[in-house]
Amino acid sequence: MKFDYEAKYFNPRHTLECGQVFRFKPYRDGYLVNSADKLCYVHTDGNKTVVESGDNDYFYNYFDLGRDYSKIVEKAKSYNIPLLSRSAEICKGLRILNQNREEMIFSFIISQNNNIPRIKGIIEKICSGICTERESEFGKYFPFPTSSEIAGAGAEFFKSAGAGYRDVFLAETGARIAAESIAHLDNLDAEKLRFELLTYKGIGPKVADCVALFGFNKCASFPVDTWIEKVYREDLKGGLSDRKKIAAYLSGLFGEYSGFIQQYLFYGKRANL
DNA sequence: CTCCAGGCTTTAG
DNA sequence: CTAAAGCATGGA
Repeated sequence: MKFDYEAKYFNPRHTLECGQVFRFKPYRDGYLVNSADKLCYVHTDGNKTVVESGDNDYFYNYFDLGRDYSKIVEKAKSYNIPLLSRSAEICKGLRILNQNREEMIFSFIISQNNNIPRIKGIIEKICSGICTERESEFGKYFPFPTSSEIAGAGAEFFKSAGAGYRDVFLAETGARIAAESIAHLDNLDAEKLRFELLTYKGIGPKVADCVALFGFNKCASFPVDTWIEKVYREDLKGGLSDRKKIAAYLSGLFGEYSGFIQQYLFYGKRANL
């Protein structure tokens, strides 16, 4: 089955290549995207972006298509920050995903002090090393392991997959989630969710903000990594050095639009727009 | 060789 | 409480 959406505000490349998701690959004139055990093919055809999958509802929500992004883009431009205005104009079709929450936790534990190509490679090895391959109308693919499968794999496996010192974080957090699930995180407000996420081994302030934003739809989160720190220093002429304080400053400045603006800036800085 | 990548945990002050 | 050391890996 398939559905489409106005391409102006749904750009697959900008949505996928902005570092919020790691399991996707170019396919034909678009991308194949994995989330948990699901797969879709997304591509732009004329003025429509088309999503083909076995589950329309899941991917409609995944791509956040119930939200009007035109106001968000205008709000971003209203700050008159050159990099932000340029990025927002180019990234009008960048959507903040609603990803699988467990997958978010494990993926962003791997992301710490790491680079995107390597993160993608490690996750790919973990999926192919643990899960059995599945068939789809677009070819074979591997689902993401369940927490039980993560827990059963052991730290040595993650080491061999290239996770480095993060191996024990994955094993320990996997065991904990397998034992108690993450259902208790479902309906918390942003502040309580952040507090709870920080109790997992391998999740610090930045990863918690990413999980909250890309997994729990907490759009007032402003994750600060090395790239955002560069934006803060170079484009906003900021003088703070503590990332916690920088994050507090930026989320205060951009309020409920923080998550979207953070992605425009992250993409724009990395792409040197 | 050093520096860096969507930083965190642990330890010291 | 804050500051800094240590951490696996691979590409530039």
